[in-house]
Amino acid sequence: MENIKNKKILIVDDEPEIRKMIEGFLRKEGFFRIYLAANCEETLKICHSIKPQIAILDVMLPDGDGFTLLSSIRQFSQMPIFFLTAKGEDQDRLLGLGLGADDYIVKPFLPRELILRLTAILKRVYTTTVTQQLPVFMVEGCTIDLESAVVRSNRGEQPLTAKEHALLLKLYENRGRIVTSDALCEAVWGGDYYGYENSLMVHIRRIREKIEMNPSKPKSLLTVRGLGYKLMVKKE
Amino acid sequence: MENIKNKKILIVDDEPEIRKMIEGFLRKEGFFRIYLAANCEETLKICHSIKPQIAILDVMLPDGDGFTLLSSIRQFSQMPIFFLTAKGEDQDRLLGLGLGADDYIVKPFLPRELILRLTAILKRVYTTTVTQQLPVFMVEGCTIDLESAVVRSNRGEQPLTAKEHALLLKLYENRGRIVTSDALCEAVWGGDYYGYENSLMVHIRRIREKIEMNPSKPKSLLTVRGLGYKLMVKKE
DNA sequence: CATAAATTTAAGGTTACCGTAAGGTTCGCT
DNA sequence: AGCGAACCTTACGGTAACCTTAAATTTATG
Repeated sequence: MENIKNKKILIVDDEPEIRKMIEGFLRKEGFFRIYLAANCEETLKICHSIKPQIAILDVMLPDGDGFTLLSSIRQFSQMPIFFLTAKGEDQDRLLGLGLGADDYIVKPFLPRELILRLTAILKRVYTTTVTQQLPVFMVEGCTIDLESAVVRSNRGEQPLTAKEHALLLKLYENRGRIVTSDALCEAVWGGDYYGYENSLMVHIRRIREKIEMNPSKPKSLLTVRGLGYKLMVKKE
Repeated sequence: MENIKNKKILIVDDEPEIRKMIEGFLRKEGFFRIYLAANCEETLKICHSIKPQIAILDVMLPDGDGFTLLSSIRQFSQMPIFFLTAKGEDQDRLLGLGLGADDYIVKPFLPRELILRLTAILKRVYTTTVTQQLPVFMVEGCTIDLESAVVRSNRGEQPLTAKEHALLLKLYENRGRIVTSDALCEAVWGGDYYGYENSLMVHIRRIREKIEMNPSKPKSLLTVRGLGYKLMVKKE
């Protein structure tokens, strides 16, 4: 999943030489799941059955143009689309209407250029999506899952509200360290946090009721009188 | 978590297709907290309630233009703003006013371009880790951690109070040098510290009870009779 | 538009920290 | 040694900072 080289790539062009040429370059680069189509009909069929991770579309096709094809694809998929266009061909339209394209390149082009842009898209779309996650961590007696915004402990699973989530995130980013009340307010209410000090306390209390055995004798979310609060997490 | 992908993004455009399109691309990139608005009114409401970390504003809106909207937002927030503008539209004004927009792009545009610029802004603005950097250092026999306001030694961990914390910070900033009682009082009580000399002594005593083996024969926090106090730290 | 959930406001209670004071000790000078 | 000044040490009461609960208000949801 992490490796972009095993992503499925669909190449759509009505000229067999062009298809072959692009396929060749991609294989040389290490891509191996390559599918070919010569027209819109085939393209849609393949997109439905194979579900490639990216498609390279020629703008001119025997049974329709790339823009209409793109709209059709967009009906059921958000997959990235890369356009091939001939010089002087309706580039305004490509940009204006076809705002759903991720990138395009003008024929003739350098293979290197195509590869670079293609892998750039794949990297952006498929590596970051997987990596981006909110922290899931443990404190004394329970697990705090900010990804799904729940607290799991032996007495079951409890959901976190938006503010609780934001507070815990800020506290976790500074785990083990003191976070001033000001910093916490800022994290939740933004720049103008004057007057929210009491709200903060109530939210802290709510969090404690969810993560602490005894909310009045906290072991994980500690008060540091005069300075702020501190979240103690387990090892890691 | 310094992850840019979990920043909240607001998209403002009156054309639903454009909104959907941008949203689609952002989601593909891994952004997931995306909010939409079609006019100024909605925008202000969302900015107040959701507090997004960045907004993408179309310059032309049904109930006002982007510039006025920007000024309204600037009344209460310094969040970065990204403008979408149609070709030939008021670009002089956009540039001339200088008005606090972080960047803009001319429609039609490639999503790639938008994504790149947007992430550039987010990185620039939000990776500046405001992680407060307080000293953690060692003295004879224990570690003083001002980040979490605790003293660790072989007899366990002891918390520091607010005043103790402030005093130790001032002393550490002048480690190895004499700090006058006046300077210490100033650091803790601010401008008018007259009458707190005895309090200072008591606090010094309490610190010594936490960091010294024998508080009455201090080795780290030394008295310099007639001048003040001096904190001796281990090399570093 | 009604209902539930989340958030804020408000008010009374609790406690840990801080300042004061009072008596003791050490230092430095004559 | 004797004396005063500077500093130490201990304990206690007041109070600001924080807790806790419930009710009021806002926001989300069907």
